[in-house]
Amino acid sequence: MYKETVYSAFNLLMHYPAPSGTGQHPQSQPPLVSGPSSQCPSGACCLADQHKASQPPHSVPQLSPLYEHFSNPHPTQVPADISQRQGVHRPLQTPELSGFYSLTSGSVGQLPHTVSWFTHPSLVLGSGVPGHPAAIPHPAIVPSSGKQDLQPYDRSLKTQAEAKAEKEVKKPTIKKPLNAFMLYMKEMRAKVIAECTLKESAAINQILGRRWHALSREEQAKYYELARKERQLHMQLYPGWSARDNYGKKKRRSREKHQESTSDPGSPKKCRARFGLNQQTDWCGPCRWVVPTNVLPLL
DNA sequence: ACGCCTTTGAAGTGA
DNA sequence: TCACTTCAAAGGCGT
Repeated sequence: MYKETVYSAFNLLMHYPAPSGTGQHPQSQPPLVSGPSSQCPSGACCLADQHKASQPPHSVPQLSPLYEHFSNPHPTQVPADISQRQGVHRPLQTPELSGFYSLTSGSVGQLPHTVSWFTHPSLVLGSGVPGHPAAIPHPAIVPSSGKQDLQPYDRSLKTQAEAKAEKEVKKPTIKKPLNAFMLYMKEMRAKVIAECTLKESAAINQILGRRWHALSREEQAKYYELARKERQLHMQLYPGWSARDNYGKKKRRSREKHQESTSDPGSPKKCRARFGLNQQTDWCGPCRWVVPTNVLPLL
């Protein structure tokens, strides 16, 4: 069911007819035709992509908000225990980074022991003290299990010990810094949603993936540079942090299930990677993917 | 309530 | 060194 939906969305975007049945060879499908669709009445996303190559690159992306200056009027120090627990240091003193972060104390939402020192207004997550951006946590720090922790206190019948144990488990998690594509997605998602009236992230991400590839090297370089700074900043804020810290925190239904899903035809890129096909490949039988050469630049 | 989907890239893991 | 795995974001959907 889901795959049909995705195929459907993707076909609307790429003008590929969905592979119906298992034996049908997609190369026999009708040629690419552009035009409005039910999900994209204006055809904006399709047309935008189709004409992308002949269009000048979209407007220069704004610098990541992370790197915009935001001055905190009331900087304070992080209590020693918090600093130690989070691997947090005093405000960065390098000329490049000072001012991006400043320290302030305060409790935030379900994180009563978390000191919020990240102050950038556009990277707000969760609720802080209204009107005071200084009470907003660094976006990389979230409760360990996201959605659930944002819910009100669980009033179910639990012993104090159980509640305490649960609290212990739900220590905030320091998230990975965003890579170049993630930064690009974050910035462009709203535009794509507006253009295509799509809401499903999976479909939107497919569009964004293709648009990412359609970007010029210079355009992409900006995001790579931002991502590099993000990592640099992240390293300075959390010196002891490792991506390994978050390994296994996402519960997967089963390894077998996951492998099955990843072996599913997800994209031409994955397909080519899995089967060792090169960019010139126009058809990948195992994955049911057609990669017409005239579309390759967009993939 | 929470995992899956989907994308790319960075980083971890194991051979 | 290489291939493979996990996780970053997002929100609808399915279990």
